[in-house]
Amino acid sequence: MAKVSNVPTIRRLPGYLHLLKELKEEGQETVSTTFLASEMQIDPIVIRKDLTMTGASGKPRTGFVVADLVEAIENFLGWRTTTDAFLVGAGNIGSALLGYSGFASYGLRIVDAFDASPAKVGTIVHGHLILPMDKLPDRVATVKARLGILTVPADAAQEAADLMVAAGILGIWNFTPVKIKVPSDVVTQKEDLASGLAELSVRVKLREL
Amino acid sequence: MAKVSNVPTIRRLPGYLHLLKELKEEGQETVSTTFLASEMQIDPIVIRKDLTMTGASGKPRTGFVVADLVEAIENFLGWRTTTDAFLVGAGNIGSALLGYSGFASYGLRIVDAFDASPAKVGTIVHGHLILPMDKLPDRVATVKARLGILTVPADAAQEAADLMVAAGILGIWNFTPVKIKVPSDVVTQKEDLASGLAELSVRVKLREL
DNA sequence: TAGATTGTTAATCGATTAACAATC
DNA sequence: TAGATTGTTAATCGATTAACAATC
Repeated sequence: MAKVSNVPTIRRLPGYLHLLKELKEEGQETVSTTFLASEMQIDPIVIRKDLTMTGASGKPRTGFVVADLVEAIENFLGWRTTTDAFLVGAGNIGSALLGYSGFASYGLRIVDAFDASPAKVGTIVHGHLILPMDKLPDRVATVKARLGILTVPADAAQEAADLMVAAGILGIWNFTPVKIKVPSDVVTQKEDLASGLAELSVRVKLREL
Repeated sequence: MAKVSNVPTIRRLPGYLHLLKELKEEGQETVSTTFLASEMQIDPIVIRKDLTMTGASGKPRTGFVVADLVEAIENFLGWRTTTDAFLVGAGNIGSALLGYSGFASYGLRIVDAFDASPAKVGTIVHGHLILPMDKLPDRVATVKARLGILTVPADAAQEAADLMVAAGILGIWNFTPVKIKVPSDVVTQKEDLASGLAELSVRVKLREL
């Protein structure tokens, strides 16, 4: 025990959450790690260890109460309270994220969207009015957004990140291929399509031999 | 040595590649792991180990030839030859991927796009004509696509994956929150936004304490 | 009670980090 | 030559897996 954090565990939690919500919807009241494991094709022992970290506890023989488990995981992730975010870069990926309705169930709300291109400023993308970059500092102060979503082209990444940091953002979700430089108290999370594709490429290649 | 694979290493390679291509464009001929490390904010020893896996070799004092290193990494990832893929689900994320021009440098070419919705079939998204699902088997046979990109809603994920598998796809890049079930010889790679956000959420929360 | 399941403690495995010899 | 850098071998660290006692 004692460990409060463990990256692989944290990354697996949303998968459990997704399945648990489905089960809940189907009216299932309790669930065992054995069952979850077979559904998710993971070792049950991994799930038990992972769930320990969320503070949830089950009963021998019957397992876990589905609703409790959902609550424990969401609490652990901080997804039961809404976190406001703003998005910078309304290109392909940025627009897709603006239109993604699933964020609500992760407690994430995109309150403002910005773009450097005058052609995009003033347009409405999935219900979000695109604002010019120079409005960013003002808006962050008013809105108190905690997270920034970075979806600009690679060559604009560092500059946009600097702007976010100056505005007082706590964490940056970075969708660019650039490793951005930020002060040590700002958290950055790189969402790397290229890494995923690299892994897939090599695994397919190995399978072919 | 003997190790030919190591997931964390594979996932770091595209980051090096991105930086190396920038350096190459700036006309830099050689580079040391010390320099790469300071740019990427990683320990140099990690980079040296990682590069060993690609088969690249450098010279003491001068380092690695940038162009050679780019080639070695691309070869290792299989990104020097074009891999054809088809995409299923032309919603928000699917459309964004269809419009993403960066795939070319990863050797990935999306040759066909499909959608179940009659409203979308026949429309053109970023230059791609959207085809109906029932055309999928024919097209795969003709086109010999090796990878499938899965960007349908969660409740359509398994069915679409089954269709891909039946068509003879080797690997599935899964952008849905569902853990899809496939035969053991088909590789699946889950690209999980929720996992990334979970990690970011917890890290920001910890930083606040 | 018998047996399925939880949850903890120990053993294994793999990746990272450290140390250092080899080389230009 | 001196010194920066490569690349290998060994030590550490952390996560996964195994074993098992506790419990309903």
